[in-house]
Amino acid sequence: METSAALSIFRKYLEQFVEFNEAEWIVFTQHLSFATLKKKHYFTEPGKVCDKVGFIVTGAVRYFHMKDGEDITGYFSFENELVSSYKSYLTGLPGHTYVQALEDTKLITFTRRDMDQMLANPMLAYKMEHFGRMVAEHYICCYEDRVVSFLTQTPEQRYLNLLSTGKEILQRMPQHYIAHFLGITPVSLSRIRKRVMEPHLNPPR
Amino acid sequence: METSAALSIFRKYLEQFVEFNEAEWIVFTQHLSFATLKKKHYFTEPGKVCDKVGFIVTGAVRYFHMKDGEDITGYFSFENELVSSYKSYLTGLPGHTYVQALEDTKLITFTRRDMDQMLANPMLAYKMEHFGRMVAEHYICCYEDRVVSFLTQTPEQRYLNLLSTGKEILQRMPQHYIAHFLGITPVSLSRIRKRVMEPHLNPPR
DNA sequence: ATATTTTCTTATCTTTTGTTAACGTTTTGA
DNA sequence: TCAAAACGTTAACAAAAGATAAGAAAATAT
Repeated sequence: METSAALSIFRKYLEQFVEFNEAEWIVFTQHLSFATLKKKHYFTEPGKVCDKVGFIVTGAVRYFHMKDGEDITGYFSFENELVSSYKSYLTGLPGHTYVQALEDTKLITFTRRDMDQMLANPMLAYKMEHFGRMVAEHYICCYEDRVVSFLTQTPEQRYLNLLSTGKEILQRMPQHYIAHFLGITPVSLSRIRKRVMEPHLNPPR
Repeated sequence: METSAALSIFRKYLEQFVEFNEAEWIVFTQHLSFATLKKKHYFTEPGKVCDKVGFIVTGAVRYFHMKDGEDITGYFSFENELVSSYKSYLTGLPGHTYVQALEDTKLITFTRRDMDQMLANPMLAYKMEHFGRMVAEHYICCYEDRVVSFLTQTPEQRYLNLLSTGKEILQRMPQHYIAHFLGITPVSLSRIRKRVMEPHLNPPR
């Protein structure tokens, strides 16, 4: 895909947060870069400051943490979504999260430095503040749902919920990633799937 | 406490996000209200749109959900913190969360309508966009930590972590609220506390 | 094409958590 | 002040999840 098509997809995506006029768009795009991340390569790693945000044109990434030598997948991003180690990006401090390409992934990126320049540019400052606010508010809503699901739902309920809403994750991700995303082990998810798929075998109450 | 002292505390609090000059502060404060929430009364309830944000001058609140007739406490806010049912406030849709005063609580509040007016007021718009962005980014960082704790830590580890960082919650909240906040039952937390307090009784490995 | 790795399931055993109930204590409210 | 409600612990049992290992199937890489 050539860059102009990717840019117009990005512009369309951004419209849910902010609309740029032509002059603004020209300046904004001057701060963008194109990047390719080969499968299994890292967008960011623990100990490094994640100084950029990416928009996934094609491909997919997963977020994970290392715990006792095991990697725990926490989230995924797909085409037409943003990717970053948000806390690290926002605070400027080293992160704790791996963000890894699951396939060859094409990205449009901007750095924190670019964003700060735009925020300091009178022509763009107001729109970038608005953009940042809208994106952050969007993620707050996502996070709120996710935290509530951990507090109020069992792993089985979270899996059933994913069945009804998480088509893309279910279709494209190996099951052990999904298990950790749900907060359980792969073995446990396998058992839950068995329970759920064969409810007629369960004892009546 | 008289209102002017409360206002200057609020102003001090806000400085971590945005600094107002005198003219701006005067206009901003014209959009603020003072409210008292008696113990056990609700700041917001499920089914209602939470159309306001509060700043807790004195008191404390808890956030909870009803699940199968039981209430599940998910979070707390104390003096010098904001309170809202954020997703509802941000989307304008009815929420699913109870926010209840745990003590008589004094608040400074502004409504979504006030915020929208300020965002539409050229004198304040830029600062309010910035304010909104900074607050939202702050909460994203909090949420990210919380989600990661559910993915990578056992309930016992989350409790130990709370022991080292959550003085205020531990001192002021009944234990069964803390249990649900950690994602477990009160009985389970009681057992964890016993394990943790008597490690010498555990079998050596 | 085939050897290797990854993925998923299943089994076994252990640990933890949930559920329910009982009991004593503390707090609350009328 | 006193009855009622709320709170924390413990016990007993059931259910679920974690840990480990083994084996088969699928995907991947060379």
